[in-house]
Amino acid sequence: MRMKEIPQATVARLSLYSRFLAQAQKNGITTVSSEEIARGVGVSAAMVRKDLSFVGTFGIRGVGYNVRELHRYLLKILGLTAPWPTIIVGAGKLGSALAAYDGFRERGFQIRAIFDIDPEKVGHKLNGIEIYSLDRLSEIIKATKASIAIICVPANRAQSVADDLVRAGIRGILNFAPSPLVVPPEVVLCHADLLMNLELLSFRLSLGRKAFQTNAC
Amino acid sequence: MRMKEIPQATVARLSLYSRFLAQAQKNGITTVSSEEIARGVGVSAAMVRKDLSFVGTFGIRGVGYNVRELHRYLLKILGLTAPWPTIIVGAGKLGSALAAYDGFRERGFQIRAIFDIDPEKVGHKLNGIEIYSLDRLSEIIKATKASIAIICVPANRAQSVADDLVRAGIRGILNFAPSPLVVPPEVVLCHADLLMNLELLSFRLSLGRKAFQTNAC
DNA sequence: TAGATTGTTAATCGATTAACAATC
DNA sequence: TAGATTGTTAATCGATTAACAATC
Repeated sequence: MRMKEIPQATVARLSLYSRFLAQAQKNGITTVSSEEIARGVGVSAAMVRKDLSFVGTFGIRGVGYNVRELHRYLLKILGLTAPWPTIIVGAGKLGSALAAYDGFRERGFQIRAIFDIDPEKVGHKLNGIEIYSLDRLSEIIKATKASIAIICVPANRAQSVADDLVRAGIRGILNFAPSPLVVPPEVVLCHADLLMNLELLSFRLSLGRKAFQTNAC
Repeated sequence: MRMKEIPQATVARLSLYSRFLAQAQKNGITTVSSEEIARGVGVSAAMVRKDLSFVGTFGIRGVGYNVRELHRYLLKILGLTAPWPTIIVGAGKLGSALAAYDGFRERGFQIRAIFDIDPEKVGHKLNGIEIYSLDRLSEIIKATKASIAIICVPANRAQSVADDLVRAGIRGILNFAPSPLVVPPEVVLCHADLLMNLELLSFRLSLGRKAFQTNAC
């Protein structure tokens, strides 16, 4: 008998809800309905209620949800109450881009170090963050207490980097390389693929005829 | 009675298969089995065969698939046989990052222009691509024949930018702003969210106890 | 009370897995 | 032929939708 686990898809949407609530709170709104949340993030109200039912029941029938309370609770569920020290491996175009992206910091993902094999890059700074040699991965991970790593190296280097990260004690990996990674079961792995989204677009644009295709993904 | 549509999830994997095949072809491999493709991209062999069955039957029982043939066919299905002129709206950290990312160009998404409201940025170049004022959106879209746009502006500006893009004749939009967009049915819309992946990681890292949770997403 | 909105159930829909006959 | 691997079917699993009783 399974505990009622929170479905993957639900967790993803909780992230959206929590950001919507952060905004609502900033705007001084104290109560929202599932309908309002739904409109705010682009899903159905039934979906919102179903998702929230996985994590608890804080709504008031006939009234809605307390913004402050729900927001605080979702952040807790998502593990966002304390900052996550994070590193980026690979100071190429993508790695540099992500290192400079403020969105991460705003939600508590603090980029503490960047790594690269290119000696030309090592020692320089990116957006105030130092670039280190890959040799020093273990040392710097320990020093920065980083628990999350973002991999932005070419596909053929990704597994070896992942191995190094695991050895150095990293607990979560977000992989931007288009290559499957094998990690021990205690390490959490997530895959991001920027190209995939564009290729989905491409597919649907070149479909032409099929008007019955939905237009969102 | 529905035509056998290709499921969303399948299209996403076709993108992976096609990149795997591109690599295999480069390495001079002429034949692959569903098992080899599966290992290469990190899914099951049954999944690969099922996915491919949606787009046709080119395998040879007892042998496998012809790399060259299958690769060519997948590119065609995905609409990647001709380049896609693309623009980026928003020259902030993320937009700049994406503009500089070579992965897009390699698969045929050619960034032709970047747009921003900041007069400080307008006129400068990013990775050889000129930054234009948002006022000139329509004009430049026409001049560059761009059909795809990537939105990298703050959430509160995203809908208005989307409206402008639609008016200017853009056919596909990849939205990086954490905000739902409304576009006419003939415009294809895709949503990308860098934070969501990190927050999924965060959730699973702070889960702790639940060891029965899978470790990939 | 009447109106509103939640939380939950059951029905539907879609995606994945496993198994195997077909066939190279 | 024997061995290998596809293409497809049926079974399973998971996610979404719709409807509504509960209740503020």
